[in-house]
Amino acid sequence: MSRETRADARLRITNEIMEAARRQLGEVGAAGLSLREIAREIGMVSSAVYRYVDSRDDLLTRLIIDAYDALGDVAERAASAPADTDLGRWTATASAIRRWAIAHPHEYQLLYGSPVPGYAAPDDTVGPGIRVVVALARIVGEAARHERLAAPGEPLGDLTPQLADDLRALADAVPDPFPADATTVLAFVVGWSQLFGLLSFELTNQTRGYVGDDADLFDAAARRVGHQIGLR
Amino acid sequence: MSRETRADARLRITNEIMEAARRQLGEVGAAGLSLREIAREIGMVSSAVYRYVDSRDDLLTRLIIDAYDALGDVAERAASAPADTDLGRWTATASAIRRWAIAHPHEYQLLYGSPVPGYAAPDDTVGPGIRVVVALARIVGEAARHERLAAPGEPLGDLTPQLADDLRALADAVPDPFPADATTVLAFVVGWSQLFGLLSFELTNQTRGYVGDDADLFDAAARRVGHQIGLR
DNA sequence: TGTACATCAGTGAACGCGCGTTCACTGATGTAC
DNA sequence: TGTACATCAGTGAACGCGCGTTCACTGATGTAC
Repeated sequence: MSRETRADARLRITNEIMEAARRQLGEVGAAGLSLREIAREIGMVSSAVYRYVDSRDDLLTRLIIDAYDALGDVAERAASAPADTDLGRWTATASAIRRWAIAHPHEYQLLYGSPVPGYAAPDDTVGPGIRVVVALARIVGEAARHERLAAPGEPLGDLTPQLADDLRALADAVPDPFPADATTVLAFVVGWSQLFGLLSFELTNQTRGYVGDDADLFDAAARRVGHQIGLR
Repeated sequence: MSRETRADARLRITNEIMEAARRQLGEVGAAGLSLREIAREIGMVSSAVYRYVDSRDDLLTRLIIDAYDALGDVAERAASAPADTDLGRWTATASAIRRWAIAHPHEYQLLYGSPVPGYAAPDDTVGPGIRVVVALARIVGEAARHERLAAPGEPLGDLTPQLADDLRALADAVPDPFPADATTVLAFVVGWSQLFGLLSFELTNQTRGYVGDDADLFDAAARRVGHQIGLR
């Protein structure tokens, strides 16, 4: 059995550090993340961690990027899986996002919960951060390009002109821009935030006891949102 | 000028402590809240704070209760103000909630953001905590009792029986129970979480730069939610 | 294949910091007679 | 109104703790010739 090469060891131990960090995230939250505790968990002296990580902030940044990428993978994979209908594709993607969040609640909180005191996310996190919303937008865009997008049900008719302009600009800003009127984009933005809002509610137990099966509630909400965007 | 009585001084200093705590909440978040720093801010020695507060956890609990009560006041006042229509009452209440959240972002995060590591909210927080959702439910309930609630637009038709039961039970559980079918209650629960989700998005800047005026977006979303619940 | 040197991983001690909480104390404010 | 005592607010020192980060070091792994 050949001895482990240095590069391999470096990879392995970096992974151990990240795993210990994620474990700790689950126990004390991002604000309580401690390099010394991580070192202890993997049986190293605290200063040794600095061979693998520049600083505590650097570690946080890596955790965030990894989490965004994991969630982005999940969303993109679900969004490009075969589906009978656009609405089915949408709800499947939403469900996949939810499942990841439920399986990784603390990483989800790291991304979408309260900001960590004293930490400012660097720009490297932006790219991975938008993958999930881009994956959702792509579903709508594709439906729109194939002219399968239903007209918005109730326009409500009183978007301010400024807001309507902003929303149309938003639809053009994503990769695969989709031709849609402002009300549709509003439904998308609002629906997008709704799904994340519902998830946050579920994760922080705000609906505790009200509803037996949160997954059913979420799926029903996702279907409703997709329908209102015009997906069928 | 008569000298300050002991009870008055106690009130005044307790207020000073709470204000300093809220100020600190805004700077370092709940996780970074420090009794020693509070003592410093109000020019006391750290141990003196213990004359007014049992422990750090006790202080957190008070902050939470105060914040819930402040938000509850705002929501209840808005919900009982004169309004031309049910939908107008609903959007006004939602706007009032948003304004409070924007004015007190860190208290809002304390209530609806990630949990504070190592802190478990005691039961005293439950009562104040539900005031805001009860205020919203009351608007729907009153409309329903006066038979001004429109039938749900798109039933989507496939709620699981279990979920439908849960939702109907929920409608009966609030004070002023309202007679509504499961789809309406679903719209309420989902809409409620949507408003909070949108607020969380706005506060953590997830929509940064997409939309010029977040208030317009929020109001449009609130109107849409209210409409879908059946308010007119 | 063997040797000389450079690179790197991990050690252990130390720095300076801030934290929550306790405790015996002093001196001022309130209360009972 | 005055005195004796009880209550309370605030002090300052101390306890024990954990943290991020630096630094000179040892010994093992890799590389060039």
